[in-house]
Amino acid sequence: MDLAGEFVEPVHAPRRQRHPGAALGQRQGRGPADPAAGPRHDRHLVGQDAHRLAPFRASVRPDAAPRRRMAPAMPDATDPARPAGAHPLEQQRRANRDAVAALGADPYGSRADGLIPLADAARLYDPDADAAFKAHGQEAGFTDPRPVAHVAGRVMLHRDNGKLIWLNLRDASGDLQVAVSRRDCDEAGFALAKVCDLGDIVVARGPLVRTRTGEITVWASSLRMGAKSLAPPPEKWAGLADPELRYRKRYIDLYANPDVMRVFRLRSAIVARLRRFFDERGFLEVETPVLQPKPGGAAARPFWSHLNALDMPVVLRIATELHLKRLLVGGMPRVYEIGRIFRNEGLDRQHNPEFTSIEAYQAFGDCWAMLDLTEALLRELAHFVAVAASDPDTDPRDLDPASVRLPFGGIEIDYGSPFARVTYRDLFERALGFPISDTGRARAEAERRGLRHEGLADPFVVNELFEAVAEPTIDPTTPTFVTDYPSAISPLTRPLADDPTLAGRWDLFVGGMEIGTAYTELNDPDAQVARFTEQLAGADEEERAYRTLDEDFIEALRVGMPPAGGLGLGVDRIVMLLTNQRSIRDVILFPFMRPVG
RNA sequence: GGGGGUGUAGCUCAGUCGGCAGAGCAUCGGCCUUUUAAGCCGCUGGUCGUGGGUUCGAGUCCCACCGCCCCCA
Repeated sequence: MDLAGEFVEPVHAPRRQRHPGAALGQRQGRGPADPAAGPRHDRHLVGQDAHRLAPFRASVRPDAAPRRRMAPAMPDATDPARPAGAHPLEQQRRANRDAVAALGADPYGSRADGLIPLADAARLYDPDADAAFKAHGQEAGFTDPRPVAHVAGRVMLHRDNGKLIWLNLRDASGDLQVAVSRRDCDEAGFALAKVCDLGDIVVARGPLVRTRTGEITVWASSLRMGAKSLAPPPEKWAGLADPELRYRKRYIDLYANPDVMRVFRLRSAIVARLRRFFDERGFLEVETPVLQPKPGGAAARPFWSHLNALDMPVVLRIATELHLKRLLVGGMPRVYEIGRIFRNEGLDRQHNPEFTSIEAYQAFGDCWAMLDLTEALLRELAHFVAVAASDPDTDPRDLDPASVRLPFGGIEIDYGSPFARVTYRDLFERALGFPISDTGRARAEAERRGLRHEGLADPFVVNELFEAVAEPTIDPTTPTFVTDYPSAISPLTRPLADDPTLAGRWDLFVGGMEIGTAYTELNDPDAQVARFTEQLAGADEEERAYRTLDEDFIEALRVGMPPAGGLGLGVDRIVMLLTNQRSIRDVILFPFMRPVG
């Protein structure tokens, strides 16, 4: 749409061409299309004033006006409401907006109190009252016993039967039919129903009835405009299907595809539940810096920015880890943070440049304490989702958390049974078929498979193989903890007491995705410095560029951090699993998209 | 990085062997007071992703580029 283009004269003819007052829509004004034009409400005030002077003027007779062909739109640079470059469908809608204004109504609505969700309105229906009204409604002195609903929604379907117009509205709770009858609705409401377009937001009030075909319906006594939609909506049956358009135009996707609304409402509920889980266990929710002088807490390429006030480079955080541990040093015994993490790496079905993690730290815990916590958390969340998805008539108590299974793609994941555990070494040797200690063979294998190996220390070469070959062999239907990672690739982790080459660490895999990791945190400052240094030596040149030693974090460890278990989980991936979405873009409202053009 | 698919009206999609650019929905006009993707009648609406090439003629064939999706690494 080219808002900067030339303008055309108003289309004098509103839809149906029945309203001589439509010419009132012709007016001068400076609208949002002109950014230099001062307060953007100016032109709307015209409509509002008209509303105040003559609200829903009674002289408008929707079906009594002369019918005549109006002139087609002509270019006119004086009216910003008619961008010449606008699509004809939009120009028509602008004309229809003017038709609404000509009725004396504000096309952009106003405050409405006492609105209830459409699904709640449908539940208000009272069959006895409906029957009583049908039997006695015409009798003198009869008081209408039917419950009245006041609702708002977007017009999804519009069926004009002449003197009776059917609208199907949609809001976040669902759909509901509204009937606008010439006989029973006020004149302004009926006139509006005649000129409203698919996609408009309207406000309706009226008693609840059941139609001949059995559909619960608001039989409107009044109908008002909530907001005019200038954009043609997607096809009413097939909807918006193009995945790219869905992500770019999420505001359309959300109302056009109810399942999308369901997923994001569920995501919100899952995150609330997640928060409650940690709150109940004495974890304090905190917020730590997103802007940092140096990246830390993970091995990932950061986004760089610049702080003008101090004329210094800054990065967006790649983890919350190092600050949360500082809080353990300060004396907070249990902390967690749900927050946005930024990693300057690839985009695919499992990766968005910004994503949400939860990290939790527990003083005097270890990775095994975090393992129990994580297993309990996922089982609880899965149970919660299973209950939410179950038949409303099912008693939630009948859904045993120990038998919860949820679909994911073509498989079903078992969250009820105890999660599986396998050591890093066993998984490697089972998948590769040679001892993990045979680093010569590992290098040859990495070479053969075209994996990164040159300039990498042995444990990193082994890990490349592990990720490429061993991880995919994990049963996706069984949540699996991989334990006993090599210390050499776990720089923030305390070694196991009985084997210092192994780290107190696990990674959790579910549905073929890595969804989290936990450490027995390293709290010896000298050992920490040694591990960082050692890892830097093993890193390739590119990694060294963004791996840095955080001196202040070391200083915190010198002050003394209690032994601790630390946990990090990918919230987006957990939501993917629980809502059965195969792409991270389907659980992030506004995933990163390449700019158009 | 490699392979496959895809891009046509606002939306969802057809388009045969290279021969006038199509359908449904939406829009616009007419009719209709119980419809259910309402129905009936009539009319609109196109940079066939972009740029080259072959050809009398290209949505279609060839080349390059761009975007998106899937698989593999």
